[in-house]
Amino acid sequence: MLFMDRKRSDIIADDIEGLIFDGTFADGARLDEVQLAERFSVSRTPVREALQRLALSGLVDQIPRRGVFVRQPGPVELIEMFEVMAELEAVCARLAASRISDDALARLESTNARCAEAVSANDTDSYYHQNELFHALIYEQAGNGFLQQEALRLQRRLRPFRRMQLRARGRLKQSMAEHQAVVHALKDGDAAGAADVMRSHVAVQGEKFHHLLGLLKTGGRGNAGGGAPSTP
Amino acid sequence: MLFMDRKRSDIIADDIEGLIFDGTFADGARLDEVQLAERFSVSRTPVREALQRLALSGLVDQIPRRGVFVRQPGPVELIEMFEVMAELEAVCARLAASRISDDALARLESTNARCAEAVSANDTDSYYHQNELFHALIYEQAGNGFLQQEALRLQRRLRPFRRMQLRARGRLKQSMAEHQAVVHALKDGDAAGAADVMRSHVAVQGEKFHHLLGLLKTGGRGNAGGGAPSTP
DNA sequence: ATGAGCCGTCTTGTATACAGTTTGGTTGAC
DNA sequence: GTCAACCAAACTGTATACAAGACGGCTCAT
Repeated sequence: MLFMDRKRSDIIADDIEGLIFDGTFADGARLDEVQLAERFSVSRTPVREALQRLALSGLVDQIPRRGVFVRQPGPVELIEMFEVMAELEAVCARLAASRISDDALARLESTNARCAEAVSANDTDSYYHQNELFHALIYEQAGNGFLQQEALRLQRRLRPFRRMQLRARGRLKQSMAEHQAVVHALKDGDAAGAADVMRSHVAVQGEKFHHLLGLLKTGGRGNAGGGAPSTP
Repeated sequence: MLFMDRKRSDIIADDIEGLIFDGTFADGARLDEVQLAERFSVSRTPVREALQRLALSGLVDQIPRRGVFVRQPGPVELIEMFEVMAELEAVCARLAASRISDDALARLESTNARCAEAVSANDTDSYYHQNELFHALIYEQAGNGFLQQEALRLQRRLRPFRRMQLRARGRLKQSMAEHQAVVHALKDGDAAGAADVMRSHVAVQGEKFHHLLGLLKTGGRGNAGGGAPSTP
């Protein structure tokens, strides 16, 4: 039964993560070990290991002798996470301004071009992907592997919420413009400028998201996938 | 056999962490599950869970079907981690400049006073402790719980190396002066100033450490009590 | 003699069995 | 009727048993 390169528990951890993100397991839901074991046709052992992984990454709360519960970050924590993301990315941009290679600059621009295509086609999914690539490229060009890993970690953690927020009308074009401003600053080697532009570029996502949250609450709209409030 | 509030695996994880930090398990050493199980008089199960925790926190490398190995960060990675720490703390200081409470400022100064006492008594251990408190206070006053957690996490990770570096002659007094500069900037609400002072205060630790590493290598000194990385 | 292929052992990964705690229901007393 | 205490079922944490890779030594062929 064992024939793979990756451990069973790793796959299960990713799967459960997906189930949390797509809403199968709602906030506060209890994740029963035996149920999950049956669902994945394995014993409790790999499931337990997977749950511990998720607990350490902060996706679930593990209360001793009580079980593990889905723990979606509340509005306050989300704002906080976006603030940290903005600062991390600002640091990446600042460092990248002096360390980025010409080749990477070219890749940045080509990624941006694909972003523009996506905007024209109004293809949110493609834009979303290219956007992640754009940011990941800058993490890489910061020339600090540890910083890169941390940035990728947080980017991954915030992924579902960023996706939600990207649907705001008019946001795509604005985001594109900010990307280009970042590239310009990087080209000029303007460290402080790159940091500032990047910080506000990411921070605005958090604010937009905050706004969206407020609308959802007062408006009583259930699902985030549908409605797209207009820009303020 | 079950009578505690904390899980066996948590205690074991902390214990193993300690054994790594105090040099019992050197860099690259293999951590055998059964040996550890015997050492702690438990079965393999809690040991495995502990090892996975350590693997996720980056202290050990877990190679599938091969085992787990102590993974002390090399010089390059350490520099990178200190750079990130410096940036994180700079952000904390910048945010704290506008958010810090008068009460916290008072606590900061009293902590600093205790630092001064420790310097007078040349009590490195006490200084080390008060120093950590000083920084933790600023994380807290950044008013961002997530940022605070991340800063504490990295502070903890770098603890053994900071301790090593603190022994450099004359560093204590210099560090004290920098602390006071930070407090001044915070008092004035000078966000940019606080960030700059804090960044260089932490960054210089990394540089000092780098220097120390060089001495250790050329000097051929064996172990400094903090796990000396061997291969790059 | 040396190198490559095979087998045995050791170790990890998974399954199952067991122990102890928590929780919810039920029953009894006030 | 309500509240509390006790009992039982369920679930988590731990131990043990089993399966399947990986590594080392051995053998055999060139």
